Amino acid sequence: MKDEAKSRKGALQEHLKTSILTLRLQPGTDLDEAHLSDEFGLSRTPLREVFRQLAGEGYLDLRTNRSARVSEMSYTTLRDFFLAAPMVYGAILRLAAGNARPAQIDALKDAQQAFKAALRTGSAEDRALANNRFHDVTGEMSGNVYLLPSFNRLLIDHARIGMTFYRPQSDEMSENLSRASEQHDAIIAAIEARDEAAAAKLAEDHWNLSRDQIEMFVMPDALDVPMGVPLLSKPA
Amino acid sequence: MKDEAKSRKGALQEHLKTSILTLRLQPGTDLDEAHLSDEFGLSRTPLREVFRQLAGEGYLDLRTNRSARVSEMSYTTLRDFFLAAPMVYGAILRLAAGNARPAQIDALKDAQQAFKAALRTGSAEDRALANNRFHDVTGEMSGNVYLLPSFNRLLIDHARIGMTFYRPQSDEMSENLSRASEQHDAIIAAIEARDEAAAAKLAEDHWNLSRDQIEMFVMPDALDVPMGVPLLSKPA
DNA sequence: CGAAATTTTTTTGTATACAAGTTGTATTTT
DNA sequence: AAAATACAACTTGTATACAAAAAAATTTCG
Repeated sequence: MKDEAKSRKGALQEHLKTSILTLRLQPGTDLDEAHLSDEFGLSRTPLREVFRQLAGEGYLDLRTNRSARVSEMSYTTLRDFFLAAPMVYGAILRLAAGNARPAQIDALKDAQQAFKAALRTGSAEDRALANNRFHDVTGEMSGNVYLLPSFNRLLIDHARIGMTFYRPQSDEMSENLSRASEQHDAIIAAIEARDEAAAAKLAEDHWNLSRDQIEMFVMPDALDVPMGVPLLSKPA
Repeated sequence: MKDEAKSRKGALQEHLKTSILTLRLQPGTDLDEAHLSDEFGLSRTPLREVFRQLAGEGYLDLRTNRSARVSEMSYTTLRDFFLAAPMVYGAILRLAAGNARPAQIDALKDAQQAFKAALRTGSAEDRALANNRFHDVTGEMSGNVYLLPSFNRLLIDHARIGMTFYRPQSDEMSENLSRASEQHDAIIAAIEARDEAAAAKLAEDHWNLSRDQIEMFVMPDALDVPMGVPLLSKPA
């Protein structure tokens, strides 16, 4: 196998992942094998293997004899998300603080640098991807094969939910993003100090900020996304 | 596509899953594509798709240009398992109690019938598979796409850990299995009553029983499995 | 016209052939 | 005899051709 081929496969995977995370490919979109294999210079066999892999990670849904589809987001999904996220995020960050290796801490700092850069000069997509990368590294740090599948699944929809709800530009939103960035710094510090309790506490804070941000823009009339309205009240 | 072909693919998947759960295929075993495609009357293309899927679910590990391998169990794995299981099991059972549909409750009762039958007349493998099926149904009941990936991953290794530690025959073990069966009945009752708190409490009890059972047989000298010894003390 | 049925077209699933990579063995070299 | 290298056998990865299913378009008949 030529090196090119491997990178083509990797390029396809990367393209699909980022497109899905940023909603360039919206939930429910059908994927065309012929078109994609053409575009990425791959035959359908390896392409379909990438589909299977991404389906396993929660990016895609596969139905027999029908096209692969970007995984859906529904009302139920959002409710389940709010239920699972605080628990899993807390556990992951606690473990990350206990197990992080120096190289991983460096990777986390790099990710945070990229996130800050995205805050200054990037698009909403850039911010979502950089934030996703930051949390992805914390997952790697935790190293717990049993929690990671759910954590990674949560990260996918956290990015997508963020893309839908962080869109409106306002002062309060900018302020929240600054606070998120500060919390990232605090998380790095807690991990570097191997302070599990602090990391768990910061996970809670970080989640609350994220949740508030989402709630802030959950105003039924303003919604044009097919996701329904969560039960959380708290008017803006 | 002929119906046969679909069932062949399903048969392969089922064969691999049960073989891995029961340790007939031990952790680290290399899988031979040529041999398996011969045995199940499938070409390598659909066979490799099954591999990808099972890898996504945590049954297999794939390495490029090397054979697929049954996913490993290590010392680290066991430690991570003990960390993640109580949390996820509790959450799943709580959600199951809140969301279970009548048809699912019937399925759960069926699974419990099969488990009881396996206790009376079945092999260790039968018991492990029936128990696995029972908990799998509770996962379906929870219906939470974010928790299920981790829960299913835990179930795989719970079955495998059970197969290694529940092997020795003793009165105390038989008693524990009876208690497990009683707890299953209680779990069914809690779910039928939609009593989330009771379900969560039962999850804790059930997990403690399972943990005790495992600890009971964790006596370093007796171990011939390449899994190391967990930090949990409590001599038998 | 309009709904149902049939044909045509398109898309998905599988088999097979071939290319590229890996592993084991034998031969050469020191 | 040990190490290194070259070669052969085998295994994995990809492309392509073909079969089966679904979707679309056309025809048929009420």
